[in-house]
Amino acid sequence: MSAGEGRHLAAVPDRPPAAGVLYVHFHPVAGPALTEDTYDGLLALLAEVTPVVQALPPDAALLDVRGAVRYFGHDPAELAALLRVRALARYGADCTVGIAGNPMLARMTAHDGPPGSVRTLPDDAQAVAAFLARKPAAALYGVGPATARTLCAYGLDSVGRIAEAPLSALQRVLGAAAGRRIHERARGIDPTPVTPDARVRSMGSEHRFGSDELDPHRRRRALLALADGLGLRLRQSGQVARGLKLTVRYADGSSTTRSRTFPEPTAHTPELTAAAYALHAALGLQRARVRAVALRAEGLCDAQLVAHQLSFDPEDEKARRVEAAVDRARARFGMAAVGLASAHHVA
DNA sequence: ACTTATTTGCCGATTGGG
DNA sequence: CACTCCCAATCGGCAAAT
Repeated sequence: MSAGEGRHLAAVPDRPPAAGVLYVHFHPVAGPALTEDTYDGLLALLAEVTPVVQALPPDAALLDVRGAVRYFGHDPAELAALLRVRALARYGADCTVGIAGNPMLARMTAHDGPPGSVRTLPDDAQAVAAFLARKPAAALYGVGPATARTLCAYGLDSVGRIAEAPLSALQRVLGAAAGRRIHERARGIDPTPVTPDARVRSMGSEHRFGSDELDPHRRRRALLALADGLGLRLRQSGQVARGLKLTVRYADGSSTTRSRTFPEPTAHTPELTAAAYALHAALGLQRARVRAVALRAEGLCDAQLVAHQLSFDPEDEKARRVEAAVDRARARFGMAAVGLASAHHVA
């Protein structure tokens, strides 16, 4: 933080320690939703100020403007105001901005008051402590109902109390990793950097049955549709998955998950489907009232980064050409254009 | 051959935005 | 508007593998 104070830039006056992280949350000023195109435009707008923009789809972003501040000769609040004006003028989108010393505090600052304004939390220990002290435990980012309940059971109902609690106590209650993180966050410490091009680590989808499903065949049918959609999404984004996870949700609200790692990362529907079927079969559900099934592709990585293992099976080659053709047809004519073509290739 | 440290796989639990 | 349900995505922790 103290690196590069830029004292050679005499134009920069004395000011409080830089609070250089912006959390920006866009609201459509009219209309129900922010379109994807508008969001892309807004991200581009943010990128005019700094390249360090982390998209938080569908309607928010984090910026690190510590570099931009010196370059533009404006402080973060002035940059935020500038961004607000531009977003409104170009896209009719209002935004709420929180400015603080790290991503967590920037988020909390943005959520701390009414929408449509810019709020700054000085990057100063006193100010941060005062800001956090009286917040309820659940206000800490990463603390949800379950953790808050656990903490409250030990009398730790405010962030201030949590900050005073010894690390060892928090770790005993929440576990080593979670305890350490809460301990830091309650003190306003969040080492998370603003990461441009933050890649997604998994993608998945779920199929909920109209009524609790008892028929394994129908469940397999749903899995095929999910695997097919997942494969398409993977291929469209140029990614491959290292593994697949199946989640089955039951009528009573409970759920079971099973996962499997592929011999080789893949985005092909037949492999995904085969894995989904295998996971489903391995569960051996008897007379289970299944409310929903979900598939998740995990360990995503760039398709070009994985070494391709050549297939010597002409059937595979053919299936992949068909798959590519189906992808193109769907891209051109819509999902309904071609049915679940892969059904024929799965044992 | 054995011990230990680190990674990978697996699965349930949790978060937070809609 | 509060509330609940929904659901994609990630995390924590344990065990097996390296």
